[in-house]
Formats: sequence, C-alpha cells, structure tokens
Amino acid sequence: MRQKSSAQRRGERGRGKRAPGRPRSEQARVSILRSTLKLLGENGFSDLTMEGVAEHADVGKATVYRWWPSKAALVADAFAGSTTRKLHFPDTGSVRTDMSQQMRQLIKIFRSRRGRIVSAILAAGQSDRDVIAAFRERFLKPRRQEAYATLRRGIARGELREDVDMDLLLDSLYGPIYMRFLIRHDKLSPDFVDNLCKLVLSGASPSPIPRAPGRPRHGIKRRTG
Amino acid sequence: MRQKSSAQRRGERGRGKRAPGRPRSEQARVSILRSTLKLLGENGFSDLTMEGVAEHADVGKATVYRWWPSKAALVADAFAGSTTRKLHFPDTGSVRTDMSQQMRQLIKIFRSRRGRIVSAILAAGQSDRDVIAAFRERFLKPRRQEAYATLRRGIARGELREDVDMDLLLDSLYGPIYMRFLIRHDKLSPDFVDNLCKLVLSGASPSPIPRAPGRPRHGIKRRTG
Amino acid sequence: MRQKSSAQRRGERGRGKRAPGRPRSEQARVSILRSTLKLLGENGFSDLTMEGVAEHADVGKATVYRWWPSKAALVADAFAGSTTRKLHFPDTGSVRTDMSQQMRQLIKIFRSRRGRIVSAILAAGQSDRDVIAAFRERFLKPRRQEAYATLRRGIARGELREDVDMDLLLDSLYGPIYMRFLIRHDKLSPDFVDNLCKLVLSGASPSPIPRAPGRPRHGIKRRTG
Amino acid sequence: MRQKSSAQRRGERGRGKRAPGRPRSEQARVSILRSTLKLLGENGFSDLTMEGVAEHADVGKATVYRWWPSKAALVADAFAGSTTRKLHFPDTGSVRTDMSQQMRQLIKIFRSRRGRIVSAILAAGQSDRDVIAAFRERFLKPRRQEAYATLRRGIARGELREDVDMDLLLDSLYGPIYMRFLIRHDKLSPDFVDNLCKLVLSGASPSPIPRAPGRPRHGIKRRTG
DNA sequence: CAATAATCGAGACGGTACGTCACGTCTTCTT
DNA sequence: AAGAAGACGTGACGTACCGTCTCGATTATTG
Repeated sequence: MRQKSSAQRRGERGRGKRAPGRPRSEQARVSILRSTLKLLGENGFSDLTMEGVAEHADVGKATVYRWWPSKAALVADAFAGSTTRKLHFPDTGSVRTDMSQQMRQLIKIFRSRRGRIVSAILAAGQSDRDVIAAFRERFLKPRRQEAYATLRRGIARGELREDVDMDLLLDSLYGPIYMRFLIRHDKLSPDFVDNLCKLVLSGASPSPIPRAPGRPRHGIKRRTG
Repeated sequence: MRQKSSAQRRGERGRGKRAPGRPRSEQARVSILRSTLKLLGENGFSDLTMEGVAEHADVGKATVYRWWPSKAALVADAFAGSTTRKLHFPDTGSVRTDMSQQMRQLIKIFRSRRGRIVSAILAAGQSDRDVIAAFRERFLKPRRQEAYATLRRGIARGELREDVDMDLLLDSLYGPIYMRFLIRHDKLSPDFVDNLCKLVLSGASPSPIPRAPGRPRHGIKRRTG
Repeated sequence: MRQKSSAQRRGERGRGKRAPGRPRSEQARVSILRSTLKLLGENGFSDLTMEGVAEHADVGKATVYRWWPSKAALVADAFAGSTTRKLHFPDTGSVRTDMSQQMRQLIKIFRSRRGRIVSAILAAGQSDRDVIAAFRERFLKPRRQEAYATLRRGIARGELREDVDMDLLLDSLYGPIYMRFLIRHDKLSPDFVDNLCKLVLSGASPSPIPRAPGRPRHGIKRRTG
Repeated sequence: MRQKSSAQRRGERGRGKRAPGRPRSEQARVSILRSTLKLLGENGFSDLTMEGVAEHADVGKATVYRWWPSKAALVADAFAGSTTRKLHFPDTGSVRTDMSQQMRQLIKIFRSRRGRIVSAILAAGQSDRDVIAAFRERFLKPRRQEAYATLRRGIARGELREDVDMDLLLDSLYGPIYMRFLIRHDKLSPDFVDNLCKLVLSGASPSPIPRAPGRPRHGIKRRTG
C-alpha cells in the first residue's frame, strides 16, 4: 500500500550495502505527502489531482508516479504517515469515562479539518481496497489495540461482563460515530458520545444484580434468567 | 437534487397546461437511470462516466446533462428511484426480533450487488452534500420512520425504557453495520446482527432494579427473565 | 495522408445527405494548418509540437488529433494545402529558357522561409512514408506534369531528342538542386541553374549535327556513330 | 562536432602528460557508437533515443552525455566513424565507365540497410547544421576528391571538355541519385545510373562542331565518332 | 395545416488531467 | 576522474472525459 520501499525497488540487497544510483530524495517524499494532505483537506478527494500535488510539492509528476502507483495509494500513504497523536486512552478507573474521553477526542478530530481527510480516505476506500486497508491498518488497528486494554481493565474491575465480545462492543461504540460522521444525519456532540457510552456499556455490564462500581469480581459469570 | 422537472425548466405554467414543443422522452429518462445503476454496480462511482452512461443508455450526452446537472445528481436520483423493497419491519411482538429481522435484511442487501451501489453513494456523498442528502432523504429517513414505530411498540410493551433516545438507539443499532460495511474490518453476519441487538437493546431495556446512577423515573413494568 | 475527410469518418453516405452531429469547424481546420506552417518555418520539424500547434491555433489538442493522426500527417497536409503558386512554366519558345526560369523560381523558394518548411518535410519524410508521399503527390507531381508539357514542346521544336527519357532528364535537372538544397555543400545561385540547364539539356539535344533551333523535324532519329 | 577529446576536456596539458584519474573507456566509446548505428538502422533518427543507446550499449546515460553533447553529434560521429569502404573509383580508361561503376556501388549502399542510416543522417542534418556538415566532411568530400581525379583523367583523355565545371558535373551526376533516394519517386536501378551517366557526360563532352550559342574558346580536340 | 418550439441522436468543440516517456542533470558508490 | 546506476525536474506525448455547442430530425402545441 505504501510507496515501494527503496529496498524493494532495488532488489533488497540488505546487509547495509547501499544500492548504486542517486538515492531517493527524502525532501521530495516529504513534500509530496505534505502537499497531498494539504490539498486533500482543501478540496476533497475528487478534486485532488496528481498534477496538482506535483506542482504544489515542486516536484516532477514522474516522481510522484515513481513511488505511488495511484492517487489512492498516495492518499492512503499520506494519511498513514500523519499519525494522529492525542487519541490515547486515559486510565481513570472507569471504562465509561475512559471510552467517553477518547471518543470525544475522536469526534473533535472528525469535526476538524482532518475530518475532511478521513472522510476522503473512507470515500476513496470504497473503490480501492488498498486505501481502506491502509485506513484499517494505520488508523483503526493501533487504536483498537489500546481499546482492548481499556476494556480489559474494565472487565478486571467488574464493570464489564467477562465474556463480552470486545469487537462487537467497540463497533457498537464507534459505529454510531462513523455513521453520523459519514451520513451527517445527526450531530456529533460530546453529549451524544456520553449517552452512547452509557447505552452501550450498560448493555455490556455484568448486571442485572446491582453492584457498586469499582469492586472487581473475577471469574464469576452471573445470570439471572 | 433530482433532475429538473419539466415544469421548472419551462417556467412553471402549471394548471395542467402542457408546454409546447416535443415532450420529454420517458424512455430516455428510464434508460439513463437504469444504465447509471448498472454501471455504478459494475465499477464504482469513480469509474462511472457521463459519457459511459449516455452510450450505454443509447442517448445523447446532452440529454443527460439537460436533466441532471452533475454526475452526483444523476447517481443520487438513480439510487433514489430504485427504492429498495423488502426492508420492512415485521411485528412479531418482540422489539429485538423485529429489529434483528430487519437488520438481517439490510446486511443481505449490503452484501449483494446493490451494496456496491450503496457504498458508491456514500463515497460520492463525502464530496457532494446533495448526494448524501439524497441518501438520507430517500433511503435512511423512510426506514427510520418505520423503525420509530417499531420502537414505540417496544416501549408500549415495556421492552424498552420509556425515556429512551430513539435516534441514539437506532444509530447504535445501525452504526456498527454501516461501519463494518464501509471499513470492512469484520464480517457482516446474521450472528453479528443478533449479538448487536442483544447488546444494544439490553442497554435500553428498563432496569429491573434501580441502579446507582439514574433510577427510572417513570412507572415502567419490569421484567426479570 | 491528409486528414480523414468528414465523409470517411462518417461512413460516406454521400448523395448530399449531411451526417448528423455538429459539423467540423472549418475555422479550426484552417487555424491549425496555418499555425503548423508558421511554427514549422520558425523552428523546424523537431521543435514543432502538437501541443504548440494546438495552443497557437487556439484549439484543443484533441481536435488536432481527431483529424491528423501524427505530427507528420499534420505537416504533410499543411504543406500540401499551401499550394505554392509562382512555380509555373513559361513558354518562351526555348526549352532551356523555360526550364531555367522555372528552376530559378524554385531555388528562390528553397532559399526563402518556405525552404525551411520544404526541408522539414523531406526530413520528416525519411522516417514516415506518408509524408514523403504527400510531398510527391502534392508538390512534385503537379509540377512535373507541367514540366512534361514544356519538354514536349522542346521535342516538337527539335530542341530535344525525340526518344529522350523525360523522367531521367527532369531528375537530372532538379536532382542537383535538391542535393545542394539538402546537403548545402555548394550555393544555389541563378548561375548554377543556368549552367546546369546548359549542361544537361545539351546532353539531351539531337546533336551532334548542328541545327538551327526552332525548326522541328519529326520522326527522324539521327545518329552519328 | 565529434565528441570532445579527452585533451579538450582536461584543458589540453599536452606533451604526453596524461590527466589523472580513470582513463576513458575505449570499450564504452565503441559500444556506444556501434549501438547508435544499429538503432539508427532499425528505427530511423526520430525513434533513436539517448536512453536507448545507453541501455543497448550497457553504459550509463551520463557517459554518453559526457562525450557527445547531443543526439545529433552522436549520430554524426557514429556515421563518420563507419567509413564506408568499397566506394572507390576504378580506372578503366573511360570516364563514363569509371563513374558508372562507382555510382552503381553507391546506389547499392543506398538500397541496403546502410541506406537507412544515410537517409537518417540527411534528415537529422536538416535541423542540425553540425550533422549535415559531418556528412559533407566525412562522406561526401573524400569521395569527391577521388571523383575529381577521375574527371581529370577524362579531360586528359579528351572525353570531357577542358573547361568543364567539375562540381556542377558531379552534382549533375549524383544529384539525381540523392533525389530519387530521398523522395523515392522513381527507382534507383543500374540502368538508371547508366542512362544518367550517358546523358550528363555527353553534355560535358567536347562538341564535335561549334554550336550556335557559344563556340569553344579553347583549343580542344574534337571527336566525331 | 402550417408555424412554432422543445426535444432527441449525434458528434465536434476547447479544455483538464491522465499516466508514460525521454530529456539532460544530478548524486551516490565503485573501479 | 570516469564509470553504472538511477532519481530528479521538465515537458510533450496521445487518450479519456468533461461540459458546451451546433447540426438535422422528430414530436408535440398553437394559431
């Protein structure tokens, strides 16, 4: 998905031996990716042109094509490279708070200029499997790993059922956000996030027997019916 | 959004009075819309060309442009016109069953050839607000109206809390489906739908016993089993 | 060789019936050909670009390619269309004078700006048989027809042998001009033309028995040796 | 015109002192020139690329550019280096036979694969004066020196007029060949050569009897038979 | 029934961006 | 210092669609 690595392109001789020939220009690479993000944020995916990227990056069109086979690949790589910080999960002692806080950060990004890039990626991904794969690998997966940890803490604390399907739970939490983000039928507000957490997490709590939060009870499935 | 009506185009003389001149060819209209859907399903939105539509529909390019101002409008209109049947909500006496059955129909569509069209629409909608609006109005809203009714029946039966936020609830049910549909990180199986319903709807069910945060304010029947 | 005719392109229905569709723009056609000649005269064949022609003619690049398949075809057609006037053969009563005068006109053209175009055509013709064919058909042949007439008058007058090989004779007269024009090893002066005529035509005269010019004697081959 | 000499390039220190550093690779030089000729013969001048030459010669592109400033220079040099043997003038005791035999050799070359190279050179020469100059110096001139000698023998033998303009005569003999070679309007056959010689040389032979316009001014032997 | 008017198909038009190719220059390591 | 390798910015290539524009032909209403 990303651009062909120098090593790939040259037959991977490895062992520290540099391949002959002029080395790839790091400056060009960075400039291209930066320009891509910039133009993507300005005009969306369909108005993004390779020609425009090359010009804005002060780079030959061939240089763009030398390393990225398509607009989609370029966009995916540019997006992947711009690893979004500030999307970590806090550890407040409450799953709901942890999740809620991270999800608030997410909708903040979705509503910012970067959101335009994300939606462009997702749109492009609908006709290019590499793009959507890049989104999954570079954006979704890393965060989901952290989310697993957060959920596990919740399980340990007894806030969530031990047998909870974590993927289902996470999709239930994030799905509504993505849906509103893409279909824009309702607003992405912090309150929405809070209520969403409350609704979904309560469905995953070890109820129905009331329990004081924060007192972990391990290894005991409880069922009423 | 849809094509300009004949009336609009002619200055809206209305009252049954037909404008002079050759009337619009219904055959061309239908052929264009059908070709649009066909080509959209074959190659996705980005490979759909007005030129291709015109040729496939055996129609002059100008005829397409005469009635639809842009590719997006054409696509939106074609999609809207193809109102999907078989997405009604049953009334089985159980919210969870009602919802689950309808959602199973939905994922069936999403996984079929028509799914390609839906994803193309959603993708196109990310850079054209008219397209996404058309999706909302023609596809989402009608079904949501039915969903409200289904939920209301559930409330009446005591399966759902009286104060439930129906939009939040519906987004929590459908959001995960859209997310998996678009990001393709996990499978859209009937089991997934069932578990999703169970998780979310249990979070919306009246608590059997008052919880720490937020006890039920209204007189609602409680169910244990 | 020339651009595809409208008729060809549309299946040649002939009989006055016009094909449907917007008719070809005569203005564009003329502008393109004119621009081609202009740019060709300025910078030679290798510096002539289709892009440049299109721009200079205020025309879309596709319009150029729609009618001329290659730069060579375009150049050939532009050249052919610019039928050079002032290359007629006079009738002075003397072959040598007739030929000499016409050949002087030719070298005048060769030494002018138009000469650049001719040499560009001949150069392009070395790697494109259509171009050289165009040169032959449009430029060489018409003049050669006139030349035949001139020579025949000379034969009738007894200035040339009756059995003279006219093609050989004409190549002997014009070949040296083309050679000097292309190889530029010696000058193309009027004197050169005169001496050339004298040399070659004397070789074609019905000598060796001296004869007063202007008294035709038909049907009698004379041989000394 | 030819490639820059090593001496030039290094500031001409002369006196046998070799410049420091790696000496020029003779192998590369030869390989480049050979590749040039080969590719030139295959596809003509316009399809010949520096890139192709470098690749075919297994040589770095920069190595080509280091020694030849342009494609034209390379071609001219390659052609010059390939001095065509077997174009000598015989001495049979008859000008016409001498010339005819050499000219037959020439058209044989023109009709062979080497002819393609010659026409490519002449074509390239139309937009690059260095190329045509190379052709003159390396190809035309050497042969013309020999031709002068042949003609002088003919004058001495009384086959040609003493005051004959040798350059005019030679252009009259070779011009038609070049013309047919480049314009391809008629065939280059041995018979053509013979007739050409007969026609032109008879025009240059001493007149047996003084003619009306211009009687011989110098004491020239006269031949009747 | 003729005149008027808007439609239709066809297809050429001036453009823009595509993705490729060769240009001539450069930067690296190797010989 | 020359060599090969190969990336670089540049610019033309020929193609595909864009959205607009004439055309002749067709099909309705209006006078």
